[in-house]
Amino acid sequence: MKSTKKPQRQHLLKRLIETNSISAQTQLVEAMASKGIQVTQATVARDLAEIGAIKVRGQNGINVYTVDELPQKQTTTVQHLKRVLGEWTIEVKYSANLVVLRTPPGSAHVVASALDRSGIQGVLGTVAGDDTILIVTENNLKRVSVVKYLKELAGL
Amino acid sequence: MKSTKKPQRQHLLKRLIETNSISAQTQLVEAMASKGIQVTQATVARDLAEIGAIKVRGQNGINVYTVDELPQKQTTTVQHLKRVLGEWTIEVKYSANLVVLRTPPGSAHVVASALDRSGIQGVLGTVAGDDTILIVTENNLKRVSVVKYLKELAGL
DNA sequence: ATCCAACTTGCATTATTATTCTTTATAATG
DNA sequence: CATTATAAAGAATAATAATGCAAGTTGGAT
Repeated sequence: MKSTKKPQRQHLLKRLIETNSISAQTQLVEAMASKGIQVTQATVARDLAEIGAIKVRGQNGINVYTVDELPQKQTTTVQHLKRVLGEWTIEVKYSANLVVLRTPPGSAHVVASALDRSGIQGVLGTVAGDDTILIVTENNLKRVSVVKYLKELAGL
Repeated sequence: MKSTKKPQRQHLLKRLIETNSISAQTQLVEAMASKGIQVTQATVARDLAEIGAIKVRGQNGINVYTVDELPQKQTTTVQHLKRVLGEWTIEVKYSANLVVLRTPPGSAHVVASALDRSGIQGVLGTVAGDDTILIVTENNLKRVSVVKYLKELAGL
């Protein structure tokens, strides 16, 4: 069954989870059936993945689906990077296109991981020792902005 | 058994999901074991719930845990409300402490649901008909701000 | 000290979600 | 058309997560 139906179905799905508090895929199967669209849980699972829906924790302990097309991953990694840098950055120095970031002993890998995961523009890669991280930037110009960005996030 | 360990365990849990890409609770059980903290999947599940961790969809299709204490619910409902109002509000009128919002036939309940879920300050409650929503505000003063807010969101 | 109530946690089980495998339908191509 | 390729979706199943229950623990209050 090639579909003219799929887009409409996913649209309804979105509407359903936006306007109701849905906490299981079987609920969606039923809700959609009542709207005249009959599908199986398997299809709902795939649709939810495609529209990027996730389950969030409700205050009352029940979890509900939401669509939230926020650049979530992005936002959160930056938040995280800020926390990490703020907590563990001792100093930021540089030379040419290299940036050297110092941390407390043993913490370099944690910070480097956060840096890698945040994908900073202009950064080619990082190498972490025990208390030092070497950050390789594309060129001197990029290095300037990278250093500025790092210091800002670190609160230096 | 041991209760002095719980806070530390949850802290480690947080760190683990922040610095790695974890996609299943069993992974966490193993990771924690390698850090010297031995727990079962059941405990991890409960801890994740307590710290509010959720699973988000990675671009590559794999889902990873994240802690993100975003005012997510808040943000999204306002976003959603804006979308809904923008799409279905025909006009906003009022009288004393009552606001009357008109929508296309059959859409009133959708809009009312969005309104209810966004919990607007000063609104006591709503009643939805087929194409009309009656919004009861606390008093005339509140009504003024509610009307302004609604029109703004609706783009009127 | 003894008891009680509120917590924690593991185990076992259930509930929920993701995926594999297969079938069918639609489109594309010669 | 016939044929092949591709996308979709269901059924069954595997994988993952949540939970009921019972067994400790702890920190008071009596």
